[in-house]
Amino acid sequence: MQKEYDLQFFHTNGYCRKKCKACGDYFWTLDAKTEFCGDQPCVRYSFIGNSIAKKPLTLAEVREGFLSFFEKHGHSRLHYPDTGPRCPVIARWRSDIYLTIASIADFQPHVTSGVVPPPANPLVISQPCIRLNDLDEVGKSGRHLTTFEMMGHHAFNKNIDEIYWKEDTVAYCDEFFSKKIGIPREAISYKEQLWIGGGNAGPCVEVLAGGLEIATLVFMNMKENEKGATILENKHYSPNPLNIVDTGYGLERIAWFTTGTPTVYETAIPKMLAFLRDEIKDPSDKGNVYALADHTKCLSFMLGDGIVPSNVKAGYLARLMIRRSLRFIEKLQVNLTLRQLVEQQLEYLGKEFPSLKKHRDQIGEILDIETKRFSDTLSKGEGLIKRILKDKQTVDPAAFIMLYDTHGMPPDVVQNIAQKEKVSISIPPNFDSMIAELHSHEKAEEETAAERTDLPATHPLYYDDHYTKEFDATILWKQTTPRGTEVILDKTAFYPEGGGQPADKGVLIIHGKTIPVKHVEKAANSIIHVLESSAEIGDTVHGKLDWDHRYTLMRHHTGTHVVNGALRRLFGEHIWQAGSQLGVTEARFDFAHYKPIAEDDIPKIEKLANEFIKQAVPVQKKVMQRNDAEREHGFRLYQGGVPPGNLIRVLYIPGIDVEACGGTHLNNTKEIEKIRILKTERIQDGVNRITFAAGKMADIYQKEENELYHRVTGLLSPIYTITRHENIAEQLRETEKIFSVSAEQLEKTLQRFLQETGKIQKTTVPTLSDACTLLFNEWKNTQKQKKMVSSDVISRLIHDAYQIPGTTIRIVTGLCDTDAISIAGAIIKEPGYIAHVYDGKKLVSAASDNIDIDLRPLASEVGKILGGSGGGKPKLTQCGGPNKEKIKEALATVKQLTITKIKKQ
RNA sequence: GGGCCGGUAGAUCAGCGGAAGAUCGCCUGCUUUGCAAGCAGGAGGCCAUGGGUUCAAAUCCCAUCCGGUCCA
Repeated sequence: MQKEYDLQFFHTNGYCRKKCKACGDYFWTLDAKTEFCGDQPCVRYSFIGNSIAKKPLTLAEVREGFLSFFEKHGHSRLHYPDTGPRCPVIARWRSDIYLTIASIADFQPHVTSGVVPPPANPLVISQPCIRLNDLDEVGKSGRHLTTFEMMGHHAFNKNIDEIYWKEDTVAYCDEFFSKKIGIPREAISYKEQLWIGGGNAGPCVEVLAGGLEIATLVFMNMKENEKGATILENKHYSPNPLNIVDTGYGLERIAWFTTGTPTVYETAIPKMLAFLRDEIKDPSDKGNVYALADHTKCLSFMLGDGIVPSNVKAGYLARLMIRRSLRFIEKLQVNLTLRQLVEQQLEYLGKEFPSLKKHRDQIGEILDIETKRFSDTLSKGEGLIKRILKDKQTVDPAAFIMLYDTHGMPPDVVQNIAQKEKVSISIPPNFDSMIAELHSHEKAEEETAAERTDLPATHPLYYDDHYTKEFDATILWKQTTPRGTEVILDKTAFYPEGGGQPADKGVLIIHGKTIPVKHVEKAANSIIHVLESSAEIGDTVHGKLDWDHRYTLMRHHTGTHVVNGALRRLFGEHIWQAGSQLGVTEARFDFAHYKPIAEDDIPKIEKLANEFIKQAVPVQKKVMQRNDAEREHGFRLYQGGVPPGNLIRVLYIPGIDVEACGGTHLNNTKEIEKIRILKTERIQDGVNRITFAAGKMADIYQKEENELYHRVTGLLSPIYTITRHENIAEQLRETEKIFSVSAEQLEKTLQRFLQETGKIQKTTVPTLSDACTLLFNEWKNTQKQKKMVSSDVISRLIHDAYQIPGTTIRIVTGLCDTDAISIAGAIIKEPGYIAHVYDGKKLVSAASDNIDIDLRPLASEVGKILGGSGGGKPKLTQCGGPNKEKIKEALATVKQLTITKIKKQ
């Protein structure tokens, strides 16, 4: 390995290679006397309060200094539509990580693997990154930040020095630090290291000054490969197709080195710290102030780049940061809301990151919602803890786990609340491992079957022209499976199932015989058709799509993009596809949004979507180079997922939506005809689903809705005359809400309510929901009356009572038509009664308080007569059964049994 | 995506197979006119929805809907 670092640069400039006395690693230095590598913990920080840099620099000065320095040396800056010279902090272009953690992350995996050419070569960038690995150290250590900028100049070499490699990289570094930043050469040492990460590896040089690692120069030339000859940390590596110069210059650290402030925070977030200092009662609690200033910056980037808080994925990380921030606010007793703090932070960041500020309103609303939500969670938890304490006088480890895992109460919060209740409890020392244990039993992901690569390729005609309805082709391959005969054609217009779009239907005509196509699916570059009957290799076929089926799907698919566009226009740029499923009758679109869709938003969305349809916007379908597509349209392209390869299909509906999409689409939005929203629901925290129908399917739904409305109003017509028949969809929705049922159950429920409600006066009302509100109230009255004890019945029953000779006990037996428990209950309020009352459903037996009797044996006995059983409490039993006609016999028996029992006593 | 928890009075919750309860709030009296006052009385429940088990379900089982929360 030694030769990897044996650079001409070091020799010509008089560096010597030394071995660190502390860690044993090798490093290059101009200082002949030094014995240590210059890294922590081998040496201490020497620049704090004592910087040897030429002059203190701000973040902006260092950033622009870096970018312009490398621009002068032939590097290009990048530009994206939304975020300008950087990528978002949420890694939209890849699915293996949520947050952008390094500047090279911008180019993984497509560019680093050689599939996609670099957007520029060489290039320079200052990429805001978020790392939450050392969250607990932020504020405390003095050097950890959640949000930082990694500046990098990158060169992607197909041959070892096509652009440049190690010598130039180190020379650039030397020149940048010594000339541009003004750090004396003698103060900088270069440490030999090996870099491994994210499936790649290579030699690297750490650039150290004053005990601080100010840059890392990585020469990425290996990739993980089972068959590779190089073994590093028990993994095999082989040469990477590219030799990549991957440098990381820590913007905040470099600036810090020049300022020499006590911690990195004074340099990285100076304005926010000054602002907070004025708002805080006790500014001596520095660690928490640092952390709060850091976290609000992190949130500005997270939310400003469009992350929606949620319980999943990146949204979860955003919520984590929000809740941590809220707790710092509470600890520090800041009199401002998190919204106000982040808005302040946005002010400071706005000049250098204008895109963040554009989302100010949504960010504010998100933070208000999340603040409210967290305080709700906490106050709920507080009640829970108080109850636990009342019950057990302590919080045991199991309760700690339950409070955190199920109710989101962190252990120190639990402890604080207990403290307020004057109970001192200790957090279980193994709390974290207990939580980890709890989640260690999760299922491993199922492995997907390996794709076959030995099949002949199919040319997809549906991409040549999305409107191809018929075609001629030849069978290249076949196999027979339980599903049917599977064939692969040389070309096809049948769209295979994928990307939320179902497979096409239709027929293949072979030698005059029409064979239905049951299913179509993709396998690598081949398209497999599953046929109902057999066919032979070499047969020529004439394919015919079920065009009605396909055209409906196209309407729904293009419609989905239009709905997406409408949502974004109405709610903001954070609207992001979270899933989509097309059907023949309807389509579903899931999207990230921080609150549920309000009832009165539905007509707005529908109206705007239909507006887009009326505008007759042409739909552009283009195959583009990935870099061109990203440069032109930004990362919004990847809403439906990130397609592989350099060439991607871009579906662009100007002014409405743009996405990388492999589906089949209409040529113009007007072909959708109309969109009708059927339903909105919240499928997950932070994710909403909208279900809609397009074209004639929308008409069918409208017709069904009308029919349902008329059936429902018909049911009510004997009682309620409805005068205004407008907003039918809305009226039905409201009605569903009144009875808390879904549309399918509406009729059945209404019938039940009508039947259970007593006589109602004929009334004329404006709308269906008015009628249902009235009906519901009438129903409630009836229910109440049923419960009310009829004094007539009771006096009649008491009048017929039978007094057991020789006692003061009177037995009441009889029938009633309201709730027997209430009747019996009323009778036994007076002392000396035993009542047996049947209300058509159950036979209730009850005895007055002053009578000593256990009625339960009687209940089970008598229940048997009715074909069932019975039981209850000693002085209140119920029994019953299917043989209702035997009630007279049962009453007679129970009377006799009671008499016998009393006499025995 | 996976796990856990919950849906009962306006609010917070108890009940977890045998008459739907507490506390706060609300209303009406009285007592006091001392700051979260006292006493007496009262109103207010499709016990989320649908199905099943049972003589009997708020309670047990299944599904659906809604909410909370943890993890990756």
